[in-house]
Amino acid sequence: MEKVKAWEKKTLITELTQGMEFVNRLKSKIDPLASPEECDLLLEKILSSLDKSLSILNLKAFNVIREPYWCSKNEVSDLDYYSRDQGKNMVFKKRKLLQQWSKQVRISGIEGPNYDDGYSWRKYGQKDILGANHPRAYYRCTHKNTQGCLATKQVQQSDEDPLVFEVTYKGKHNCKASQSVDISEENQKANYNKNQYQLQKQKVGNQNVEKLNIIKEETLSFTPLKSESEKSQFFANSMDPFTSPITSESLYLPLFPTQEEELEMDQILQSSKLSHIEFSTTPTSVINSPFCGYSDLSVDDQVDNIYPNLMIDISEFFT
DNA sequence: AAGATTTGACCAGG
DNA sequence: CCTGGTCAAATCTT
Repeated sequence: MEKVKAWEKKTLITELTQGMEFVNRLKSKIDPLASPEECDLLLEKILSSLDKSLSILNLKAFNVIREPYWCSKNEVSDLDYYSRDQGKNMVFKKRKLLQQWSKQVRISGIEGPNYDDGYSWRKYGQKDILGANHPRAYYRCTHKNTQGCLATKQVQQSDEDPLVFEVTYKGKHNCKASQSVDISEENQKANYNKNQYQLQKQKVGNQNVEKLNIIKEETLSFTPLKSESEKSQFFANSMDPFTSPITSESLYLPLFPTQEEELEMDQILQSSKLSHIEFSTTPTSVINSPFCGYSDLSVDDQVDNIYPNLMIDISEFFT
C-alpha cells in the first residue's frame, strides 16, 4: 500500500512539476518567434500533465468533461492560435477543426477491427502506412448518404501488440440511428457477447478453432486531436509520459508500474472511498454523460454535478 | 438485387 | 514527389 502511495505521490509531483515547466516554456514562447504549432503542443502537454495528475487523484473529471463523443451534431471545433500575416505580424486566428479522438481496443483473436462499438460502419478504404506493419482501414458511418452523417473512424493494428487495435474517431454521429443507439452498459456487454459469438462462429468455419474472448477493451485517449501532426505524435509518443497527450488511463500505461504495483493499485481503488464512482473507461459510461465538450461551468461545478456527494481528501497522498 | 468490401486510382497537402 | 485520405469500379456476400 505504502509503496503505491509513494509511487502515486512521486508521479503526481512529477506531473505537476512537468506541467509548470510546460507553462513556463509556453510563457517564454509567446513572443514573435514562436510558431503556433509549438504553442499548441505545449498546451497539449500542459493539459496532459494536469489530466494525469487528476487521474492519480482518482478524479478523472477531465475525461468526462472533455469527452466529445456524446455531442449530437458533427460539430467542428475552433482552435484559436496565433499566426503571421504577410507583413510578418502576429495575428489571432481561428481554425475550424473536425473533432477527433482515439482509443485502443485490446482483444484476442484476429477480428479486432470488427468489434461492435454500437454504430454501423462501412469500410471505404485501406492503406498501407509508412513505417507500420499493418494497414490502416477507413470506415464511415453507414448513414452518410441517407442522413449526411459525417462520422468516420480509422482502425489500425498495433505494431507492438497485435492484439491491440488503435481506433481513431473523427466527427460525431448526427444520424438518427446513432441517436437511438442504446449503448448502455448492459447493451455493451450484449455487444461483446454477440461479438464473441460471431468470432467463434467464423473461426470454427475456418477450421481454425482457438479460444476467442474479448479480453479487455480499454479507452486510452478520448482527447480531441487537433492536427494531423499531433495525431501522428500521439501514436509515436503514446508510451512517453512526458509527450503523450491526455489519456484516460494515463495513470497506468505511460508510467510502467510493475505488475505488483498494478495489483496493489487495483486494491486501493477498490477499497477507496471513491470506489463507488464509475469512471469513464469505456464509451459506455461516457456516452451517458450529460456533458459535451467544454462547458461554461467550472471544473468544480461540473464535478459537483456529477458526484454531488463527492468528498476528496488528497491529504493521504502526502502522508 | 442490394448492400458491403476490396483495391487501384486519384487528389491534396506538406 | 511522397504520403495519407478518399473515390469508385469490380467483386463479394447476404
